[in-house]
Amino acid sequence: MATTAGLPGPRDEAVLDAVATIPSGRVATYGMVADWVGTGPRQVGRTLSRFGGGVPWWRVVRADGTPPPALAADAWAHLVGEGVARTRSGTRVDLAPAAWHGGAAR
DNA sequence: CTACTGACTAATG
DNA sequence: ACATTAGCCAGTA
Repeated sequence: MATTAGLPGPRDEAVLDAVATIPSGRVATYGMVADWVGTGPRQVGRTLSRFGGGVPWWRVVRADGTPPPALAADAWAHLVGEGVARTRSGTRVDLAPAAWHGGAAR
């Protein structure tokens, strides 16, 4: 059983903690969260895919304000319910007013 | 150790 | 707006 870790490491917990700090109605990009924890954006996505079940993962979107295609439906359901603004196309979040800046540096 | 993969980002055509 | 390429970090085989 030790072949597959399956358990969150210190980097994973750092990512989950950072995402948990995002307040309702706000969103952050993978790059922002990655910067707070001092890692790369790909690591944030990988962690949320495995352990994102305990944090508001829908508040983490891509750099252009669009959630991943596979999660768009679920993500929008939460984002709209929290009052997040979206563009006229309705395909992406309006990052300017919704972007959250906090994380580790404040 | 190397190679592949992934809920990413930015630049280029 | 879309597709492709390169760079990036961590995990798994």
